[in-house]
Amino acid sequence: MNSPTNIKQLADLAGVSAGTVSRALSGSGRVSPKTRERIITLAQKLGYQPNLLARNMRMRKTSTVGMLVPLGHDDLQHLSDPFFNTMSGYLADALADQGYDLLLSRVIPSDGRWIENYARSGRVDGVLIIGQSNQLAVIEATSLAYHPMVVWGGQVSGQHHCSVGSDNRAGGMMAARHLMERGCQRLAYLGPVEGPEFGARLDGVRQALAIAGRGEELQIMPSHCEPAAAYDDALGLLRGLPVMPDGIVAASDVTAISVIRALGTMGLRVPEQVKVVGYDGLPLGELVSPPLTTIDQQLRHGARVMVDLLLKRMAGEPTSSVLIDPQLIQREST
Amino acid sequence: MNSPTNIKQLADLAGVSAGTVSRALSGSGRVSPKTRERIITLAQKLGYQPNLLARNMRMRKTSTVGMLVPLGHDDLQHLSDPFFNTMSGYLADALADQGYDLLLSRVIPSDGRWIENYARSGRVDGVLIIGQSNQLAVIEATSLAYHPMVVWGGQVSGQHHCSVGSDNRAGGMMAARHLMERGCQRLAYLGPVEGPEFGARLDGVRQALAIAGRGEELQIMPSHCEPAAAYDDALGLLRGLPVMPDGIVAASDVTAISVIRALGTMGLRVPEQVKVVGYDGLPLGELVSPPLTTIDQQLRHGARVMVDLLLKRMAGEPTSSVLIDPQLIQREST
DNA sequence: TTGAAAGCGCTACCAC
DNA sequence: GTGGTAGCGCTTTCAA
Repeated sequence: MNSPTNIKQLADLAGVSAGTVSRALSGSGRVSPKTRERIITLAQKLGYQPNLLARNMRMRKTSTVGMLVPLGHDDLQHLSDPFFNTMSGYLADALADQGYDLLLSRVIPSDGRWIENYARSGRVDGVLIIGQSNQLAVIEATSLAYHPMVVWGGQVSGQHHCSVGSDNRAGGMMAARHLMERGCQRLAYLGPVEGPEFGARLDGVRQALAIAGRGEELQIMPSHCEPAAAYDDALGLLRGLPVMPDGIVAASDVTAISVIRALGTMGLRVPEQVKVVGYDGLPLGELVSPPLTTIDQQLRHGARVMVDLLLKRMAGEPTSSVLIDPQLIQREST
Repeated sequence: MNSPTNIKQLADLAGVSAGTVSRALSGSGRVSPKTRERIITLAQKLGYQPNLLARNMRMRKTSTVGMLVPLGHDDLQHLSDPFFNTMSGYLADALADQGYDLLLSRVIPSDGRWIENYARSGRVDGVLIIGQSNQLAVIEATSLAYHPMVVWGGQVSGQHHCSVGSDNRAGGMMAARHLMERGCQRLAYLGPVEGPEFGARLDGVRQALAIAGRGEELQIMPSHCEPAAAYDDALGLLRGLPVMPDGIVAASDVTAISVIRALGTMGLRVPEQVKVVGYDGLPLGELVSPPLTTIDQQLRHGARVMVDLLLKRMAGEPTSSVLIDPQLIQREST
């Protein structure tokens, strides 16, 4: 009993035309209840599965959204990074609730049209970009002509593209202020110092210190964001410091975890001797010991917002960018 | 300057036929070098992007693989679980290296045909199933008629479907043996006790103890595997124990982390008072403090194996299931 | 209410 | 080496 592979076969078996089967199965269009019933039953019995590619092509709609991660200069293993994983999980959940699938593609930023080429390939109804990396110019240019696109990342003034992200400057300030409130005297920042997101976090830290009249005292340890090398990086940076800080703002949760490990290696206890605050609010921050104090970007919520905005844009509605209020989650690393 | 939306438009602009453009762009078929060059240049200049849906439909090949997670009875948020995240990241990486994209779908196991319906929708060239959950019967039945499918999970004797997974029994034995070697006197197991994977791990633990002539002494704490409730679960289970173990085999890394936290809450130090070994070898196990001793399933390698096997099966070649040797990674929790 | 036919954009076959 | 044409499986007119 082989299943019919196309609608015509099923139609022949049912003694009707292909069009009638299509109308019966899709529920749209007028079909007599009797034939409809008969066709549906037959389809079920024979295990007929419509070819979705053909349907998608004809209807110009795929119920699929692509997620793209611009990888900038680093090498290409980032899809296993905890941040992207967490994000893709939340996005997949949020999309699934709306009847959409998530297509994970690794596209290498080549020319200035890589996003648009991908988006216009017909395989996806819209595109979610996670992180601007060094592709801000391409993203901005693309957004002028291609609308069903939402970007996770920082907001730059006057931008045309629709973005969702936390207020990185405010988050940086919260982190620094929290450490000062906890009595830290010598603050440090460890992480990337450039880019729309990390740069703003660092600015926030600086600003909080400046407001407190302690603008001079921040030690900055610039690092790349490669998870594999993060621990070694942190250890090297901390050892190279002239004076050991007692409060560290890490640029991300993954970084914070590496920092805590490096401090442990150096024989320093967290939070007693050094306090560390992370950034992101990844679930794994709750699992580690000590559980991580962090600036929560509310990624689960953020993912839902991204999906909502994207669906609106796919429907042709206008949207504004959304700035998510970061929230301090105090746990035991501070 | 609007990009041509189909091959015919581009062909008209180039003064050739659609077929010629197709041959020129795809590189297959004979085209004079001169016209080929001209067409490629023009396409690039105009930003022509072929419609991949149409191509896929015509060629009956999508260069996309679907990843399905049977969700069994639990609710539907599992795509954000660290294990699935890690796995999907590795799979996406391995697939990308072979020119494939990963389609993440949340399909709810309804009837016995949910896998086959998905697979035969034309959207994917093959299917990867992560975890058998309670869908072993459906998987096994599907594998009889649908071949491009590879499953991550335990191996059951006489199975027809192609699976990749670690030797869970051996892994369980390794964990127990390691704890005994480290001098533990009172062993316990915490985690799910049923299912093709967890059940085998527990069996392995039992067997190692039996071989050592200490078959009686294992305390078993059956728990579900919901990450959200894992910590509370662990705390409750540990508090309910008549006698505190000094060595715990956790069913997964996520569970192990919760166990360590719960022990901390109870004022017990790891590894001095209680040693804990996890299972999975997730990267996050290295990040936590203390870094986790674990039975490494070598997921990155496993993902590559799954992809290799799937590609073979997609090409019609026969494959055998693969049992991955688990490896003990000793870190600082034991 | 139903059937026939056109067409989505592409590739492959067969002529020339 | 190139053009015309058929056809992938579906939905959606337009007639009957």
